[in-house]
Amino acid sequence: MTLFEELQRRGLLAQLTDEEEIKELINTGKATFYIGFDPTADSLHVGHFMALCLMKRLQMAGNKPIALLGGGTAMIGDPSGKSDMRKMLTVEDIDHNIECFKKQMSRFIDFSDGKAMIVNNADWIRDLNYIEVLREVGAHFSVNKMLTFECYKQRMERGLTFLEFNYMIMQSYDFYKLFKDYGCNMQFGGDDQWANMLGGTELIRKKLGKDAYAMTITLLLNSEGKKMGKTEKGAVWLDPEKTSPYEFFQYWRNVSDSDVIKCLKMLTFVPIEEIEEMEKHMEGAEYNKAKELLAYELTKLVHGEEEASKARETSHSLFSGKGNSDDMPSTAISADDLDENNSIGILTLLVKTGLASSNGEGRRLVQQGGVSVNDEKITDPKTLIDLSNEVVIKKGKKVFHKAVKA
RNA sequence: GGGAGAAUUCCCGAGUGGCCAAAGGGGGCAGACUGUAAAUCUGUUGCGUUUCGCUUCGAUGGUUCAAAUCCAUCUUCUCCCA
Repeated sequence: MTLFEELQRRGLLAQLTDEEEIKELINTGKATFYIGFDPTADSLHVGHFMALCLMKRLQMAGNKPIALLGGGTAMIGDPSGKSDMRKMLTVEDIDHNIECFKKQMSRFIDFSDGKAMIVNNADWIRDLNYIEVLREVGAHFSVNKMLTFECYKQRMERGLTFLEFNYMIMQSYDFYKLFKDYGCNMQFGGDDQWANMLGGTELIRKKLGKDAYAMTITLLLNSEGKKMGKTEKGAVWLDPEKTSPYEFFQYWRNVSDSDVIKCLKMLTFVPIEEIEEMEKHMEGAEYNKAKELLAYELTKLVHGEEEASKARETSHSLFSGKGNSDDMPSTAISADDLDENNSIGILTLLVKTGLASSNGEGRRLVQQGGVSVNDEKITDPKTLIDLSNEVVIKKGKKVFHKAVKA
């Protein structure tokens, strides 16, 4: 099976500028491609992870990846798919985020011996001269055409600043620059980047009269059409400090039935034949097996085998009844919050552990029967919990948290 | 630069002097049912030592016994004209 076929079977391919050319290039390892990452936070998230996986698959087939960090473009902010303007980031934030990104990326991609490169577009974008850019690059873009792009539609209703309008031009310039300086002939990205990427291929054609290619990968949407990798509390991060391996594992363990196969195909390196085989007889318990496989594989890729096994064990022991593991989220309660008997009110405890945001919410949880401590259901909001030994608090059906005396 | 309008709780959105901690929907959380899934049903969703009190309707001042609601100034946004 060729690389292209595999990508296709995994459902990763969304749009391509020229199928035949791209197929030929990547299958024979002749592509030098780039994927851009805007450093808008201090950790990569699941969306980036997908792009990194793609990068890895291509690298394994002999193609040369360039990871482009958007130290310059992040100063503008991509309006694609956003309903509101993003907060403007300071240069310090951006540079800090870039360092974080670099560290996390080198876990996935082999950057040794020139097998891959990391570049930062701040190196050329931040020094651009306005008039020059307008004449050299701006002259090749039609505002009329840009305004018809889908990615701006949403923003046309709520307001789009000139700053953000220029994002596409900068991204196009990146591609042009990489093409010229590094022989980068392809760009990959999420499907929401399609318009920005086309801008690049057109710029290259207009300025250099040469062909470059672009290909997008399907956005990972759940069955409700929302981007995956987001929770109520925010993104699912790859940084273990921000999303612990256990939480990461649980996120995937809890995806809905209709999304498991898709996630396995798109995110893991489990052989596609195996997944397709599983898909044929999926029902009942099979789903749970598939979800566990998904959770384990992903945790392994992101946090390593050891952490993945630990997370799986924790998950097993907690959900099979007896919770006994160090790997679940934990909070140390300071002695100041305890009375002379090492006890603390259940409501305070819920708030301190972050399981409830206020006493009122905690009280409601208790009254509705959603809280148990060490497997005993708490029904009275005035209950005192003895913290002489560590306790396991369970909120609802699947949120476990440990509290220990500091 | 000129003119018109808007800002309400996590989001959308009602409310235009007291009956307003503020309708309705979405989302969230919990309960039942289940498979750590989905769908469905129920409860709940500002804060607190909770039959009561406190703080909220862009900001600041004012009118009034009483203001999300009226007045003034400011901020931000949208639309029309340039």
